[in-house]
Amino acid sequence: MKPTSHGQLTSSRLDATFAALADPTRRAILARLASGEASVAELAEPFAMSQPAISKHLKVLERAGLISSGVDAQRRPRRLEAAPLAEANAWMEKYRQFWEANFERLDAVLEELKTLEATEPTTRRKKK
Amino acid sequence: MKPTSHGQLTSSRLDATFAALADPTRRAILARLASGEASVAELAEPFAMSQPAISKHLKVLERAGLISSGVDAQRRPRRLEAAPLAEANAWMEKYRQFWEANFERLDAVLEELKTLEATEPTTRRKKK
DNA sequence: TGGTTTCATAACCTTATGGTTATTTAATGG
DNA sequence: CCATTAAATAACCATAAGGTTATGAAACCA
Repeated sequence: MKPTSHGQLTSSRLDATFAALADPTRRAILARLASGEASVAELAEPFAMSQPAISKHLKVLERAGLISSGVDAQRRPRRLEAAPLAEANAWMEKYRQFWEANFERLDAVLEELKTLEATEPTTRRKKK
Repeated sequence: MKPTSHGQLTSSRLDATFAALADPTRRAILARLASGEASVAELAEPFAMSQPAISKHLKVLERAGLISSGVDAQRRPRRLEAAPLAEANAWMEKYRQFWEANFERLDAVLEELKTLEATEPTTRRKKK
């Protein structure tokens, strides 16, 4: 794919963060790291997946800045670096009103359904 | 890719949401829709991209539940359905302490740098 | 009716993603 | 030194993702 092209200049961090979070294995790895640093083998243990596959996932997380790597003998313990989540969270905050509104609207709809019957008999709106 | 396999049963919604958010074009589309519903042509206008490409992005957003489609003559106006962001936000909340802690730690580090010099002379930790 | 507008779909291409096995590198401990 | 352990890297494969152009379908309007 061509490099972004259309503008949206500084989005690559968010791209990487959201993309990293889009995989359940990687989210599980982050969950594990939330309870303390762990070696690659330890991180791989719960998964029916080869060690190199886990290493790839770790690389994705690392490139997104969500984890970092230490050195302990042959081990390369990973630890959580949740800072990029702050940016992702900031992005989501802009939409908070919408999903909160949606829940309110759902409540309203449920309330409406108790009291009122069919109002618009298959209204076919024309033009705008 | 095999179907998840390892567990994490109900993650596909989150997968779809985060994956949808991982593209700057799609985030820009959501931003546009935050100021009201819009036709496909209107959504496509800011981008140096063909209309089918935009339609594909819309399909991704739709499958993630982030937008929905209406009918108005030939137009198929899309509107924002931010509800899936609630789930994503809930997921991130679990890590809030970590990225907030990171900022606090950064503050602490900056504070430390003002007062103290080299403490650990190239400490090479052995074993655990 | 028939042309125009609006969008979706199909077919195709290229690159990215997620996995595999096999091999290499690095550091430890005897 | 050498065998072992831990993880990275390479090479490969199948499928998904993001784009293109060309075509089709549905609803309007003159």
